[in-house]
Amino acid sequence: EVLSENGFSPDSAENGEIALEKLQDNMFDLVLLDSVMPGMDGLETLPLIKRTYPKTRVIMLTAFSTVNSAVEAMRSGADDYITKPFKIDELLVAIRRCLEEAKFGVCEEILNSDEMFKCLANSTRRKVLLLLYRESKLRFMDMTRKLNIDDHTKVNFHLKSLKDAHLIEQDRRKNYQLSAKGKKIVTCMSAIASS
Amino acid sequence: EVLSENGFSPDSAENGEIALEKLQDNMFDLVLLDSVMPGMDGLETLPLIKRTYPKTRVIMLTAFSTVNSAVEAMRSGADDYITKPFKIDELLVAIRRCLEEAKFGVCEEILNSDEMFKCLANSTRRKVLLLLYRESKLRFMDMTRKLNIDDHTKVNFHLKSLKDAHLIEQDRRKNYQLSAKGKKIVTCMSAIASS
DNA sequence: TTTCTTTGTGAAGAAAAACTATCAACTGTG
DNA sequence: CACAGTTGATAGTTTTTCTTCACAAAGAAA
Repeated sequence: EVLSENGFSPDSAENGEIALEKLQDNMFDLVLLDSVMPGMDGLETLPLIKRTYPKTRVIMLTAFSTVNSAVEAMRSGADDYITKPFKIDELLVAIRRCLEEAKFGVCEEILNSDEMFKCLANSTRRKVLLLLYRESKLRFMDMTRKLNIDDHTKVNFHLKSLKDAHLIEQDRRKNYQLSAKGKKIVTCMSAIASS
Repeated sequence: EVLSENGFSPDSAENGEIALEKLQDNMFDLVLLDSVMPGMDGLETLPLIKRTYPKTRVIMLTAFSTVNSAVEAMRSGADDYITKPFKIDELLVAIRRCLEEAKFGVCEEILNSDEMFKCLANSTRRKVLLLLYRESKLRFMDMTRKLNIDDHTKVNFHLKSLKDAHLIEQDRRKNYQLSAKGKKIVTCMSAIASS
């Protein structure tokens, strides 16, 4: 209730398993993780979250301040922790600081991912991404035909560019397909375009 | 329940007002809109949804097939409608078709928004976007200083490029600020970078 | 009021980078 | 072997970016 009133869009989960499911479906900026939960508890869940979603921020909520659990939490990658009972304001401050730090980290990333943005600047390459999004796997010559480009070496040029930017990858049979990053890009491009 | 089992992540709202609130908070690809609801009903809600979120697809669910309401719904911009009672499969087919059409439309957009992607290809310009995201408003020379660029005409060059792509705009006092599109881009860039 | 400084904008040519076209070669498969 | 599929290297063309110059408008200083 407090979080909603303060401009956040929170969701809740009864235990670690449910939290991980929700993380899979939606994208969250921050996880408030209680160390005591029915089922999978916080200290178990933390490393699982951080392994799969390393960029998601996690604040641990520990019931009583035992040095042990705090140390363990930070070692497993918690970005901050708060001991219960806590004041609402403490929580809000911690959340805001945590998100602020994350935003800063993201800025770095955006400025440094030059290769990727250069790659997206070309419409042929964007078309390749969309094609691979729909067809998931394509061989070299099939791709050139679908793109309606008669000069296959030109296609090769762009594919190499996409490969260098790690947006696509090849399996042993030389099939081209989207990388994890590539898939995310297509989704984001869709979001941008459908403004 | 059926939707969840079929790979969707649905949410529900008891009436039109609540639906509009939820649309404001999260991004939905599709709305299943019942024409009969307590409070604001479907036919009232439809034009409101379409006016604010023109790209969001809407399928109307009408209790009995009156020609009138069907016609009215389609005219207000419903993308499809289904008459109750309906078979689960009918609904799933309609949903899938609707999303498929939307995806196709988005592809067009992505391929045509060349200017925007070209604009994002330059790291100076991305830095401008991030700067404006944080500071919200900046004058020309303040910007050049924050960017640590001594040649102000160079900054001007990039600002013009951003203006042409409608990612930034100026108010009467010549303050530069992010446009609505620009704001969305920054959010999407963050999502991409934090992979 | 004039002069000077800072701010803000545009445009043309030079430099750098990206893209295309052409040639050449290697790898599988029937 | 023949032949389509696949990749790389290079030189020429186009586009983007940078540099330089030019200029107008607003505000401060003389």
